[in-house]
Amino acid sequence: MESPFPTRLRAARKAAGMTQQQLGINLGMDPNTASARLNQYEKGKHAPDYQTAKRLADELGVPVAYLYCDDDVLSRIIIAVAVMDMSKKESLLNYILNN
Amino acid sequence: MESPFPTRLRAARKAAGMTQQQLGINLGMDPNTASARLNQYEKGKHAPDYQTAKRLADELGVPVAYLYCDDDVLSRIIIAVAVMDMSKKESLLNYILNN
DNA sequence: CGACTAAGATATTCTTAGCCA
DNA sequence: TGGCTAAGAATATCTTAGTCG
Repeated sequence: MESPFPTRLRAARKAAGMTQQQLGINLGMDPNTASARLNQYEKGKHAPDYQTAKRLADELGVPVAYLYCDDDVLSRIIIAVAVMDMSKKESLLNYILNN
Repeated sequence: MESPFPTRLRAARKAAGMTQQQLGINLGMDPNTASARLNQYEKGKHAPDYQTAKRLADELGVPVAYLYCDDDVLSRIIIAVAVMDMSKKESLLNYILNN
């Protein structure tokens, strides 16, 4: 029942090659508070509201649902689907439903 | 940037055929507060913490990531994947990565 | 009955001000 | 530099006590 958010956030930030502070600043956070806030999110001390989670996801290039995903296989599927355009996603959905 | 949580929660609750209060009680909430809390979540007045979201998802039979998903096609893929067993999920992931 | 809401009580996050490797 | 943290300030949710259709 532990939140997957801290781990997913860290994985996505590392993949994007940013520091905690840099990521926060890119979201428009005060440079003086960005470091503390991001660290609190990644260490699981605090959880951001949805709007902040969405902006984090956008900045990191992952779907916001990925950050909350507690299933590792599903999380990889979400990442793989993220790079598809709309019609490819719809084709995949039809493939799943018909097999 | 509006949270998808209220809409996804309502869709899943309706699909499960429960009232707001009933769902809250099933999670172990005080029957006196279950109605107000669930209504606040569905109307978007307040957002629950992750632990509560996870218990809601489990009770409703959807992946917790579904409740936070802002992409309609992806949300349907998440629901379709949810009914698969582990090996079928892994097969699907391989299919996606190799096509 | 089921959905919904205001407002105060309560619990959370955010900011400040740092330390540690 | 980058990661991290305690504690008070600020802001959020939860509970109470209802209304409305």
